[in-house]
Amino acid sequence: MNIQAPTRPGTTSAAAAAIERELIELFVHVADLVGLPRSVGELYGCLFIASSPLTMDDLMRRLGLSKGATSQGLRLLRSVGAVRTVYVPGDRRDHFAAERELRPLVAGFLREKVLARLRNSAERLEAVRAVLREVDPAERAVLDDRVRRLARWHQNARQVLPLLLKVIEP
Amino acid sequence: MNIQAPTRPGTTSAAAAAIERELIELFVHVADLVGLPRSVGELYGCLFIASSPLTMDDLMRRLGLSKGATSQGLRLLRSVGAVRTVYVPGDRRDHFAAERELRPLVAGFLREKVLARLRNSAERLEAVRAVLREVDPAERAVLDDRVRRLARWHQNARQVLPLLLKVIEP
DNA sequence: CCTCCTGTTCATTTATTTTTGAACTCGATG
DNA sequence: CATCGAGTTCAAAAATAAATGAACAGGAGG
Repeated sequence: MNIQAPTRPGTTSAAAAAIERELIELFVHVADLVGLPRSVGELYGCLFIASSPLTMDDLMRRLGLSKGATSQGLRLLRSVGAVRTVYVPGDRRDHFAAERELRPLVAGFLREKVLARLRNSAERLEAVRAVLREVDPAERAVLDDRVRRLARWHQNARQVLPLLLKVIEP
Repeated sequence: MNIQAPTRPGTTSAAAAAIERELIELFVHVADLVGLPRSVGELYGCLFIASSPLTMDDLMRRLGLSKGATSQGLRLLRSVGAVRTVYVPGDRRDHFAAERELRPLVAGFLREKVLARLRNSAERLEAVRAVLREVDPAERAVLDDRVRRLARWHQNARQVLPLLLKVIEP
């Protein structure tokens, strides 16, 4: 007979279950806000709430997701540092736990999803500047102004991001 | 060494046109980053670059968009304060100009697209708290912790947003 | 080596979002 | 008060993103 702590898995009351669903829904909204698929919000929400690490199978059952979606969602969450795997002795399966502090979460997201794009934009802008030098000066005036404005936008963005992290308390 | 197309007076050279396309592409990427459709990025980009206000018809022609998409895109851009209409004497048509300063742009976006969601989340969290009081204390412990954490996330978000605006120079 | 168990991959299906275009509203104008 | 030009709306089509699930890879244990 496989005995688990009786308080945890089977005994959630209807009210507690409703709260869990509502909280997960909240994470789904956050995911949507930052442009991530619903399933990713559900996965993170489920792990955020859980009182101990869960396996892929736990998540699939609780959320009714397919294997593929679960695997890919977890991969994304790990890539931004929102979820980590936890070793559980005597169990070959991966166990996943949520990073519940806001700061590393935001940091990971900015690093992986925003900073990459910023770098890309910087390169494009630089390329544009190079071509712009070849353009006849009479025609160049307006474009010059626009490119300069964009460069300032970019500079602002780079200033703000680290500051943002500093403000979010650990 | 670059070979340039000869420029005729009153026309944009090939190089200048290429730069405009590249800049618009850049705005499309930004739009994508913040979860707005490509057409909205194109519209804003076109207006950002333009040396004078453009009509809906100008935009449709330059970008190859349909009337509907142009109208709706401009509406969205106006709703976040990214674009305003300019009166041109003797022309019944609306003329559109881009807001080119970063601060009001970000402010408008946060106000219309982010703050509304934050308020929504606050309500949901409050509702959850209410239900949580009804739950049997033994079962409540973990959920209580999770809800408290989320409330802190929320508080952090509300602190950061105004600060963010303060940092972006006028 | 074979089998079982986990987890990944990816072509296909499904769902969602975006765009189109024709019908419509509205006001100005003859 | 009929018509025109400008702009909006919205059902339908097209494009895009996400989810599914079966095939696959790899490793532990026999």
